[in-house]
Parts: sequence; C-alpha cells; structure tokens
Amino acid sequence: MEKLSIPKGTRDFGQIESFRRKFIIDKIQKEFIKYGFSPIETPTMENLSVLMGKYGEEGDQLLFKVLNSGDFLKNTTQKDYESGHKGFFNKISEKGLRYDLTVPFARYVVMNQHNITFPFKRYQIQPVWRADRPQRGRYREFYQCDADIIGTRSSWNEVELTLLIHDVFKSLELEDFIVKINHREVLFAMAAAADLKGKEIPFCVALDKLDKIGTEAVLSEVEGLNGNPSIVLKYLKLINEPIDEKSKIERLAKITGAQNKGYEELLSFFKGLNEFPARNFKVELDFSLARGLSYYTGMIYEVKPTKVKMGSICGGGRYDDLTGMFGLNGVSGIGISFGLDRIYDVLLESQLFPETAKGGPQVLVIHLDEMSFKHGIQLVDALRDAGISADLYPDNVKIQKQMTYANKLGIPFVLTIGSDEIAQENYPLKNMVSGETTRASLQNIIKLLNP
RNA sequence: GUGGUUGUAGUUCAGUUGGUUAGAACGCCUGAUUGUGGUUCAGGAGGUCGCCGGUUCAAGUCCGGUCUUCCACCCCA
Repeated sequence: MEKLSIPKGTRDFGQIESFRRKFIIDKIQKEFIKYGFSPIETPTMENLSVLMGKYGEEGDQLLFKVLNSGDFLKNTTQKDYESGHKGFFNKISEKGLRYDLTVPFARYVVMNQHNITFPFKRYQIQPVWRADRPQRGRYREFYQCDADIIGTRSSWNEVELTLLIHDVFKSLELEDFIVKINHREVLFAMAAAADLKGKEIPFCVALDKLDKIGTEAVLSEVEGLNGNPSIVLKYLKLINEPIDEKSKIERLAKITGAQNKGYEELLSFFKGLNEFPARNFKVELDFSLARGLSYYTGMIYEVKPTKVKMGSICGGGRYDDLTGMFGLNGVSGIGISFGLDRIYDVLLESQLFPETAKGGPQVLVIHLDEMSFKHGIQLVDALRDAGISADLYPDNVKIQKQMTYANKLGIPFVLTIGSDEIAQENYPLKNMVSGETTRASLQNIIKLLNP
C-alpha cells in the first residue's frame, strides 16, 4: 500500500494546534468586530480570469489551477499542446484557488455594488493557496485575516487601521513587533529623482533588500538599472538616521525636490497618531519598505516580529483603484491582512499561548462499577447543564486507567463515584495539579467549578 | 521556478572502511498498586531503514531517479 501523505506545504492540525489557531482567530475577529467590520466569505475557487494578471507574472505562476471537469482535453488540439504549458493551461483550466482575499473582495464589491452601502468595512478570515516552495513561515495553504475599508479616502482610515493592528497584537499579548510605514507615491518620487522613472518596481525591489544585502549591493543594483547612485546613497543614509519622522519626511522631500501628496499624507498620518498620546505606538517610518503587490497606491504597512526570525506577520496599504480592474473606477480603499499561520509560529516560539488555550473538559467523572457509571450519566448531565465542560469516562475500566486518562489530557479536575458517593450524594473532587481532594455536594461542586 | 539539504521505532536521534538476528533515550502497553494519576521499580510490544531502480557474493551504508523536509534565491502572510 502506498504510504499515506498530504500534499507538500499543507499540514494537519492536531487538537491543541487547532484550539490555539482558533484562539488567535477569536482574538482577531473580536477586534475586527470591535472596529465595526462585518464578515463576508467568498468561494475557495475563482475564475482564472478574475485571478490572472493581478499579482504580476510571478503571481500567475504561483496560482493553483483547477483542471476542468470531465474530458478536459475535449477542446484542445495538438497545436495547443505544442504551444507549451503557458498557453495550454488556458484550454484545460478555467478555475483557480484563491491567492489572497483582496482580489476576490474587489470582485465581490464590483458584483454586489448595488447592495453595498459605502464606506464598506468588511472582514474575512479564510485560507488561501500559493504554489510557492515551502519554507519556515511559508506554506502552500495558509489563512489570511483581512480587514478592508472601501469607498472612502479619509486619512482617518490609515490611523484607524494602525490602532487596530496594535489592539490585535495587544489582545494576543505579543509585544515584540514593529509596524513599518511607507508611501507608494514617495517611492515613486524617489525613483524619479534617481533617474529611474518607469523603473519604479525594480528600484523598489532593490531598495526593499537594503537590510538584507547592504548599502553597496543596493547601489550596484541601482547602477545596473542606470539610476543615479549618488542620490540613492542619500536615501540610504537618511533611512538609517535616528531622527523624528517629521524631519525625515521633510529632508527626503528636499532631496527628491518634488511636491508630492505622499509627503503630506505621511505627515498627516503621524500627526494623526499624535492625537492618541496615551497609546504606545510601535510605528516606524521606513523609506526602504516596498510591498510588492502592485495595487497599492498610497500608504503601505508591514508588521514584523522583532524577537522571532520570521517574515511579515501582517501587511497592507491603500489602493486607489482596486475595483478598477473589474470595471468600477474611483473607489478608494485600504486594507490589512494578518497572517494567522505566521502569528501562530511567532506566539509558539515566544511561548505566549496561555495554558487555557488547549481545550478539553474541565472535569472528568470517573466510576468504579456499573452502578457508579449510571449515576455518573446523570451527574455529568447536571454539570453540563450548569455550563461546565464535563466528561464521563465511557468504559468500565480500572480507576488507574481513568486517572491516567485525565492526567494525559490535562483535565484539571476529577470527580470519583463509588457506592459511598451514591449513598451520601457527596463527591470527592480532586484537583489534578495540587493533588488535593475536596468532598462536596453537587451544588457546591458546581459553585467551585463555575465561580 | 533555480541551487543546496534532510529522511532509520510513536518522537528525538546513534549506526564504524558495505559484512550475521538495526540500537539508545523518551513515549506506549502490562504488573508491583482490585477506591486514586503525575515519582519509582520489573517486564513487554513496536522498524518493508521515505519510495523505485542499479552496482555487489552481500546495501541502512555506494550510485541514479523520485517524493518529502528544511535552507538560500525569487517572492511573500
């Protein structure tokens, strides 16, 4: 028999893992709701015409395509086959697994525009798929937790999402993170001033690698693009200067020499944060941040853990015309996406999962014989009725075995039933951590377990 | 997609220049303990050495392919 396995880059989640993932989702969802977002869901599959071309050429390759049902070769010819995989898949596949939640959301907004009241705040927590090569913190199936505000240009949105990011990580008790901020227009101004107009994307890619490959390597990449390295060197020096955001923005504006709404928006963003002096913001202006997704047009965000080696755990930004690709122009929006799987990895490594986030019953009822089991049925029902998560050991086996079971599952309390207990209606409740046993009536036990 | 890396018991790993019945620790099962788990002690079960093929008298060990893991690049949650 073939050895059982699951596809590359996918994972099974055991009981504790699942419970902890649910724990994270609950926290994020609670914050989303607190900020006034409403949930939507979109299908796992989209038509390829919706997905293709939205993530760049690279992205098209990473899409999982779904083979057409039935005789998928029906409408193909030898010529199609000879044209190679890039053309051929068009003939045999018309659906694909979603690559992110933002593009399906744009499609949803355009399709349902007449039923949507703008500004529309939606959240969406669903898995996405990418045919990437798996690595640490990189999976082929992973969950995104998105919150988007669409149909408004208000600069309050940028501040609001920053508050949301901080609240989410606060509720997860994750403190070691940094929110990096930049602006797409500023990046374009930087490229233009360095003689790289029209080559903004490769410029951004080079700049984004600064902390990885260093100043020299970035400059030589700029030279390779026929850019002006002496201007870029000024950028790189400025990026690492320990000065406040306002003067940093002003100095960059001086270097690039162009009037640009990006500078104004960044200035007003930081001014907006100052409206909340009691908040402990972990925000950093970083002109080298250049998120790849091409639909961003305004401010961009990226959240990175500072103590755990891991890529970004949250990212997003403003897009002026996301729905434009589906024919609805002039609808500005802004969104962020939390990466559940990476947040999980960071919390695990930082040992931040609370003891309580593991599930299982709070009390196990164990029994010595048939009579006790029958009594236990009623007892466990009464406990559950009182809102206590309780379980009854289902088989009539030795008491050691039942105790071991409770111990292995980490069940905090065990209640034992024998003939004496049935007669007296008084039960020993054992605390499995301290080992102490308290005898009490059912009513008092309910009070003890459910304060 | 390119280059590298990993795979031996449920888990983490040993396994000599190819050479008899492939080991350890932890875990698991049974008992010491027929109304009390976690500690201790005694015993026990468990492996087509990822898969396919090749070289050889002989392959866990060498060679090729394949799958998987992790890493770098690319890109990204």
